[in-house]
Amino acid sequence: MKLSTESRVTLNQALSQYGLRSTRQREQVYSTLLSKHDHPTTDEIYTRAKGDMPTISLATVYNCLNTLVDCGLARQVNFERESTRYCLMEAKNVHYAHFHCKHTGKVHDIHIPAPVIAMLQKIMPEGFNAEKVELCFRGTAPCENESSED
Amino acid sequence: MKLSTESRVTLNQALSQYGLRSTRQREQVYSTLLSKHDHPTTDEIYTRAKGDMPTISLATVYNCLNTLVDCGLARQVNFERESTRYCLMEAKNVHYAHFHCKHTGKVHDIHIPAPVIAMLQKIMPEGFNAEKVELCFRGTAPCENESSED
DNA sequence: TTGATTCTAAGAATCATTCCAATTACATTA
DNA sequence: TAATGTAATTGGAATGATTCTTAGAATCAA
Repeated sequence: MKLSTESRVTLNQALSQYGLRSTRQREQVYSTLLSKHDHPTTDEIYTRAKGDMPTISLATVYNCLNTLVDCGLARQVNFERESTRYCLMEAKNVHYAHFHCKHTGKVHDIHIPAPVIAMLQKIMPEGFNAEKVELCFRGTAPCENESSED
Repeated sequence: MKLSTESRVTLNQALSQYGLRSTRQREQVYSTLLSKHDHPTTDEIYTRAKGDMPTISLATVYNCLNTLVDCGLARQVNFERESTRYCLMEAKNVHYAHFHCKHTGKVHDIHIPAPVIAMLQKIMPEGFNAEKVELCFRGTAPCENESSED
């Protein structure tokens, strides 16, 4: 799949904003992402990209995806992969979001008021039946003085 | 740490609902989770649990945690660990939640209306500065006929 | 107590991802 | 255009979290 001139310009601009070069491989991965608007895994992207560029390596696909995320053209459907964390199940009708502090790595509970929950339930289109909801934020938490959770 | 009688009853009831037994190891892991309300990783739980029960194995901690999640006493802070998926970054001020269908494994985009985003921003306590938000649902999507995304 | 079943322990296996060292490609200056 | 320095790519090894496997231990029902 060839990248349109327009998309190439978008890619070039985004990359050069961060002092990065546009390369054949980065164009390929970006083009792969553009060509089908689904939510492929790295391995799927690798397989698709190899159709056009048989020599591309998996490590490069990982690198290119990270680069695209860094320069704001793509995003990860799940936040970074790290060890799964556990907590006790909250009481019925009580909901917490989780806030991951990027500085400390700690996880904080954020209470979600009932009206927000109600609103979230309403955004689901017909036919979608959600059994679990996960809301999480990533950013900076208040400076560490008190003993907060991890 | 000893499990209170009350907590032991809670555990027993939850387990027996699913035809599962209460064992020393399951009590230990549950007790570990109860003793400190943070968001420990499996490995942290393993380390803490070993303080009381030096012979418990990591595999058992994994098993017990899965069991506790299955019977509704605990939950994972992040949904199941699987390959990271990628998509193109949406336009500014346009937000999508992701819906994971537990039958097909496919991921669907759910548009989040602006008022909901505004509401979500307001639930953050003073001092928390969220840079990214991830909202995801898990459940069943409408039956597969049309070509939906993955 | 017996027999059947469930659970645990320990280590091997798996899988996604990152790291590393050796090329290769690129942009710039001479 | 050639030389040079930097950035990017490769391919394989390494890592880390999690699951699998198998044998043995514990528990339950009769």
